[in-house]
Amino acid sequence: MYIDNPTKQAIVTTADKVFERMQHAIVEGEIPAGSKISEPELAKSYQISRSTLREALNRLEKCHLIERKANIGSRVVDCTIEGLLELYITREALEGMACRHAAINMTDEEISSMKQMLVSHSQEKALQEGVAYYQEEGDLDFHYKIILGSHNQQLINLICGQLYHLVRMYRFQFGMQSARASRAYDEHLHILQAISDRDGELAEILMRRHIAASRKNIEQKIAEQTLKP
Amino acid sequence: MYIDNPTKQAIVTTADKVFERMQHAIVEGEIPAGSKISEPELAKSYQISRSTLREALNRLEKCHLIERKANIGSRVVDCTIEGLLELYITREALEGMACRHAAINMTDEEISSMKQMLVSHSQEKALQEGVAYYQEEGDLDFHYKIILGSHNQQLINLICGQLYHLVRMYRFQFGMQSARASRAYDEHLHILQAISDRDGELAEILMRRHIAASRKNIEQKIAEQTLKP
DNA sequence: ACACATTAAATTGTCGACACATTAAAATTA
DNA sequence: TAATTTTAATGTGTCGACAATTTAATGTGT
Repeated sequence: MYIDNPTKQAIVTTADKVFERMQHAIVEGEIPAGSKISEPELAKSYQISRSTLREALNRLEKCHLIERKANIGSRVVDCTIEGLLELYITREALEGMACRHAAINMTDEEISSMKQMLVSHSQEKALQEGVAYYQEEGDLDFHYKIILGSHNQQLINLICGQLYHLVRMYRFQFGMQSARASRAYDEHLHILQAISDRDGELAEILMRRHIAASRKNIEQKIAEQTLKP
Repeated sequence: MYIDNPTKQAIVTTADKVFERMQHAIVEGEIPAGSKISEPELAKSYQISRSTLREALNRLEKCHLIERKANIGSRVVDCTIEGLLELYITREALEGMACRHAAINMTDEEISSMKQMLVSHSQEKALQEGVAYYQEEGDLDFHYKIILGSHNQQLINLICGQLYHLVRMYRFQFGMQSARASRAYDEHLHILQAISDRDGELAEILMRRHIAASRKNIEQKIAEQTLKP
């Protein structure tokens, strides 16, 4: 099951389709990170004109999946540790604020819907192969709903429309499954409780801790891998 | 004197030039907020082909100055009070975090350079017509330098490369000069002191208060205007 | 006169070709 | 042989034209 981006607009034009295909291809590493993009080659590969391809490239640039330089060309972003940590810092700031406003702006229906979601997640998590599903889809699902719950269009566009494609890319490329799954689940529960209590200040603090803990967990794993590869 | 965006890349192609012209035209209201953009008309006006214009439109969309819908067209964003408040919320989150990391990552040279800048600002402010210059350029200059001082490329791109064009647009369209100028200057001093003390936590708190105060000031002015126009 | 269907005009999306810049290869010179 | 200049090739930027869609105008029926 694939979690759709809630900000995704309808796919009508062929440039839209190509954009989607390339987005998946880049996120999942089919088009390697850091590789240069040849417009004539890709256009032929997708059987479209260069104009249409360039339209798709522009949207990929919008969500920071490729970088373009004038008269030089496009290049898929490369996944560096520094970039990953910077992304987490940014998420901590934005999602923390989104969580604060979710506590203010979410409707009671939205909140109870999220509670149900967490319950079903916990069941699937207990029943099935443990951490995999929750870590991948469930976590993103939870964060998406919080961000949408802020009812702040600016935050929603920035995080869901731009940053989260990068987040998914890093997850794929670095393969982040960790022992933090069950702890992350507990943290989600506490965050939702703060929102349910309409305690925006606490909700922001907890969300920031949640993301910071995830970042520190990654930093630690990187450090371990660096010592004994 | 015009404060250049530090993230601005070299202007080489004609699409770059058109992008810059349109950016100014939109920010300063020459192309009215909320108006629809006719591609054939504008292309003829700038004496370029539609392809080149569309390239420029794509970049305008990247910094949230226009919105596009498939098969419908482009439209300049309109400046609403809700949009302005959302923008301030986002700035509070991002610049707060940037300020925290500026306290960690700025070099001693960068910090002393900023201190000098504030001194010269205070002199110009005392000498000249009071609040105008400082409110417009000096404030942006200060915030830019803090963001750059975070040394976080993700934050820098998001804030300077995208959000700040919108910030400038709102300043122009809503004409925000206020009695907060001298107080804002004092707040800048305190923020820089926290950075100089390498106190990231305090630096973030002060920056968030600084932006939140500005937001509340606007909310109050809006409320007054609504009561007795 | 109003609602709806049909046609016409205008606008956006896509295409292929050409102009220009960059990079790679070949040739010239020290 | 190594470095530098010339030349060829590849790739990006820009253009004008056609196809597909949306919007405006016209016409028809009740």
